[in-house]
Amino acid sequence: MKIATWNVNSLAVRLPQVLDWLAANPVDALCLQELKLSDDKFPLAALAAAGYESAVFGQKTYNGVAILSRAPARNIVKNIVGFTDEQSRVIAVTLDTPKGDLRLVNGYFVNGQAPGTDKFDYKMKWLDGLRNWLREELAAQPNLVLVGDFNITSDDRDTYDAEGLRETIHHTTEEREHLKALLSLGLHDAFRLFEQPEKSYSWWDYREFAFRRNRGLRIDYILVSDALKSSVTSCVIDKAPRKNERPSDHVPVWAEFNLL
DNA sequence: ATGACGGTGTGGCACCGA
Repeated sequence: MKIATWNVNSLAVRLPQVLDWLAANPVDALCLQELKLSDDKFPLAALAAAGYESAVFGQKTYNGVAILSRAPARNIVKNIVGFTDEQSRVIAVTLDTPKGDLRLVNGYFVNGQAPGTDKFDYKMKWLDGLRNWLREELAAQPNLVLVGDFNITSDDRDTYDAEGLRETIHHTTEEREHLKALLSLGLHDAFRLFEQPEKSYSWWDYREFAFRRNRGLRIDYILVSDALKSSVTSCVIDKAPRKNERPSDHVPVWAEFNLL
């Protein structure tokens, strides 16, 4: 079973690229972030024609998340239970596997702008809310995968300039402690379960030829629960779509699970 | 130091992202 995550930065613009990617990478589930469209604008039919059902939590202009799956998704939950949020940032579904149910949680984590701002405070509270909810989710369903655009570098390996960007947004100790607290619930960064190339990133700024110069960040993750850890057989960042015309600034990340 | 690029909206720029 393959699960992927991709911040598409406007599904309206990126739909052809998503369809192309799915044709080349027929994953079982694809989690999308930053749809930037309301539910009524979501391209359900085009994705159904490609063989995918969609669980959608959209929003006009900003945010918006969806989970595409080949098999039906059950128990769809939108946003963090127990945390009031006006923004559409989380969707969770349950999928069938040969080893039983798997809970798949897809998040577009808060950016946070800069430490000391209201947006940063919102990011910290949002992370608290997410962690408190996931503690319950993990207790109810030990087979859990949390994916998405985390907007946090987990350590210095995940950034092109650890020194220059120290304690700036996506690099602060406070954000990294929040990520560690999430992992302490019993989650593992699937990418780091395997040997990976140095300077592996999932996002590059559109400006200053950042992709060409590989000045990027790894902020898109697939976290797997204790119960699933030994089932993960690979985790890969697919840089190819960043070379497309009109690319997203993020690229897909996928993990394969042996659940037979 | 700033803004650089790209997306959206109801617009001629502002706001947001990371």
